[in-house]
Amino acid sequence: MDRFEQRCRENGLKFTPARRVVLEVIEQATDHPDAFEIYRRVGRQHRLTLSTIYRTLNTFAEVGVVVRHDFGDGRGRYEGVRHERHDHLVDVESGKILEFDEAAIGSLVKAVAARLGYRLLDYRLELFAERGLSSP
Amino acid sequence: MDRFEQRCRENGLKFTPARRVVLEVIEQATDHPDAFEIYRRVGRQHRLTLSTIYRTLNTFAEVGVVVRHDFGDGRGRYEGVRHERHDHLVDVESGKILEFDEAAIGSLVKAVAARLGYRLLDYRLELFAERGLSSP
DNA sequence: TTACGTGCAAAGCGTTTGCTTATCT
DNA sequence: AGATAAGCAAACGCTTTGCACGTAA
Repeated sequence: MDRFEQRCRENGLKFTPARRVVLEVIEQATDHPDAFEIYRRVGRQHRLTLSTIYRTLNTFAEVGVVVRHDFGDGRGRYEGVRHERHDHLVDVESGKILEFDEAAIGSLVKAVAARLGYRLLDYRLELFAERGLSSP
Repeated sequence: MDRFEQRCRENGLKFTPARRVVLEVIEQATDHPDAFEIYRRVGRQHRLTLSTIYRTLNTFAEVGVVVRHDFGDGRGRYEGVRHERHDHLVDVESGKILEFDEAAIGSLVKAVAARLGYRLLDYRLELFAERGLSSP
């Protein structure tokens, strides 16, 4: 909470109820909701508009409080930033999203960028998979 | 050409001029054009509509002739399928897309999926990087 | 000839924006 | 008070769709 307030002040942002509420929803989320789902979770008692949700999410993303993911289904999915990096596996049957962290990938990918003469800023890795024993 | 005609027939698709033209554009492309860019490249002499472009691209994607990529800029980018798998590096300054192939990533990722109890169907990896010497 | 493809125009969907009013500092 | 945020409604960009006509098989 205070860490959020701090973040806001650091960036000259106002500390509004709307932002607090959206942030709470995001912090409580264990999944990867889209903007409309966040809007739903905020509920009507707060009277937030969908446009406010979007603006807030964009602001948060700029400030680095949330990350916007794109799992290929058209809409953006949001997630509060956490300490550890992680990637996602999409269960194509249920749509469920699993998270994983494989340190080896990071270094591998960084090396690839370097080999091409680039400095890696970020990368996106998503696995699409189905439940079951492995076999091609 | 004949390989395309063959693909069409295999899947009960008609062998129309529109499809031929779109396929030609895609085969000649060395980059990753979006639907509108393909529309532009087709040119007006063929009188193809943008909706036809989209429908054709979707059909091709189903049949496995093209792949649709999503580099995070909203629109889909298309590419003819090629034999070898490859991933992309996006130069965030110029928007240029580089391709690379790192076999190690494939196996790593497959192992990750397996560890989570899944069978890997596909994965998406995109690097965002800027030119320059590497350094954190 | 008949099923499939195309043009055209309109709708769909997620997201953004202009403007006015409300609110934080 | 002054700057920033929220509400609202309208627009936007990409993509899809319904329907009538056209064309490959």
